[in-house]
Amino acid sequence: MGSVRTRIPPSPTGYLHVGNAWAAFFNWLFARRQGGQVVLRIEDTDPTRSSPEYERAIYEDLRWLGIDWDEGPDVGGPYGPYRQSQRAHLYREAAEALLRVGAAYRCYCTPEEIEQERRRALAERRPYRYSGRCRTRSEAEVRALEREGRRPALRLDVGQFHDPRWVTADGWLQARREDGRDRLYVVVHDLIRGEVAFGLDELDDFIVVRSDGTALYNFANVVDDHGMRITHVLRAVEHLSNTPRQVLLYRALGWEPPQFAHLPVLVGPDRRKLSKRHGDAALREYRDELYLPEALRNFFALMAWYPEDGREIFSTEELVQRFDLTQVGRASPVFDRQKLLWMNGEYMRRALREDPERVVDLVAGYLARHGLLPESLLPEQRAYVRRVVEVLGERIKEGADVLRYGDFFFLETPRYEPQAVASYLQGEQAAAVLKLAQQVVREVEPFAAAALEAALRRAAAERGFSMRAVVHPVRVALTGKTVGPGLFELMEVLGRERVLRRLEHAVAVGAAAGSAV
RNA sequence: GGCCCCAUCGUCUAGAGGCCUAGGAUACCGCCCUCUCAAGGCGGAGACGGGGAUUCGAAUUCCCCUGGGGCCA
Repeated sequence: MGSVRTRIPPSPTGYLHVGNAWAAFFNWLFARRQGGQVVLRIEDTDPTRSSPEYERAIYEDLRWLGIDWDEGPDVGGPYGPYRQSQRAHLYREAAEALLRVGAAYRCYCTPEEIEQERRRALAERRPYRYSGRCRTRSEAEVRALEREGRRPALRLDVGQFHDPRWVTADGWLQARREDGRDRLYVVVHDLIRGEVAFGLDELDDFIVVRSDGTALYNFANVVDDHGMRITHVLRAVEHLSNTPRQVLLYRALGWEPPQFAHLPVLVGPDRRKLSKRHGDAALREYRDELYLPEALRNFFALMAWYPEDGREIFSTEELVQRFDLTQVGRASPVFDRQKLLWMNGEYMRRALREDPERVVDLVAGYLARHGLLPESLLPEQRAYVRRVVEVLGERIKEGADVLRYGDFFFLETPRYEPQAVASYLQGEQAAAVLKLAQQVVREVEPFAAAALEAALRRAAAERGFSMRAVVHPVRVALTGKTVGPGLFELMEVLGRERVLRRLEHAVAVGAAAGSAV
């Protein structure tokens, strides 16, 4: 009994998509749980949309997420090649085998003819199925069609399966009594959904190889999964309806099909399949927004599966240990950004505790991407970012929070929010408070949070100001906003000179806003 | 059009006939803490899509309907 092998089959037509990343993660979890292998297969059969750049980006995104693979185009392996574009000869061989055993036949019908048949079926309100016309063409007919320049497609002869000898003990083809007659069913044994039966007579002779010689998705998949010794195919439900066709192909080729598990589809808030239209469908956008891979993994695990009642935070090791495919849910989960944000906050706080330098790197990178810092930092610049991160602390749940709470640390002059100015910088009292603060700031020693707080409290008490009445205007003067880190910590990081400059500038800002009203 | 899948609070879900006056988390709303925000603590509101059937008893089993999704394309 060979070990478990799963596959991750991305198309290099864009960046790794969140939905695919999630499915990839489940494939990875399952394989690791079983002590098996993960195979990465690049499905680049569409040359117009595939590119090596995207292929590299997918490796990068997958690795960033913490998903590794044992075989793939970049790492090699005994069952390659691992790019579909390099496997055409294998599809051709399999097609020839099908022809050789009489399981498939050449079809000379043109797309126009097929379309016509389909229209007629639709008009007569009956389900369209290919007529099977080409199954019985005479040699003379074929020669004539070839002379016309027609190139044949290859169709699987599904009729061959209407034969009791296929009904065997393993139960993939079952005869069921229905309305007094036997009907044959192709039965998919799905690890998540149980037995799903498809009437054999619902299936027509489907195309396996196009007239231009290229393999159809279903066919390439079967050849690849078998060739790569895949034992467990974990993929989205949208492939469930294709599975009976694939099972037929396995049988026609004399191969044992793998086990199937059809995962639900991740959907957006509108309950439609997650796509670019939802924005942030690319995994790397989350990376850019400072989402941590371990947070994503934990969050992904909780979509359609719960490791244990009551708990939500799990290390990846725990997830691997507990993963149980049979407990995976069948309904489509909505990808909930808010809960992800919460979870990222949990992991961000943990990172702050356990590896603050990592957070410093992330924040520095984020600031650089937003033009507030250069790409590479001088030691003192980095030290400054470290101080900012300390002061921002657990307020950072995602990248945007860095700017939301701390952009003023990196701006020459804060961006004054009009609402904050109107509320706290205008008027006589605000001006008086700012003057008072200037005085305190000029004199306080040392220029540190504790001393600042003590001095400002004392000064406020002497003048009969409440602490609130002092803190709010000063905060707006220094940061431009009403939210943010503790005032005294923030002053310490800013330093005496800048604080004084901003305090002074804020008096002018308040006056200008007042006169503009 | 045919076939297939799916259905518990807004969202992620627990629930596999009585433990359910349906539990947790998130989001939301209050209160507390507090220089604001965040975090934290406490509390609140909030769901079994509808109808039948089986059963002493159904969120849980079966059937139909409705709604969503997919495949053939």
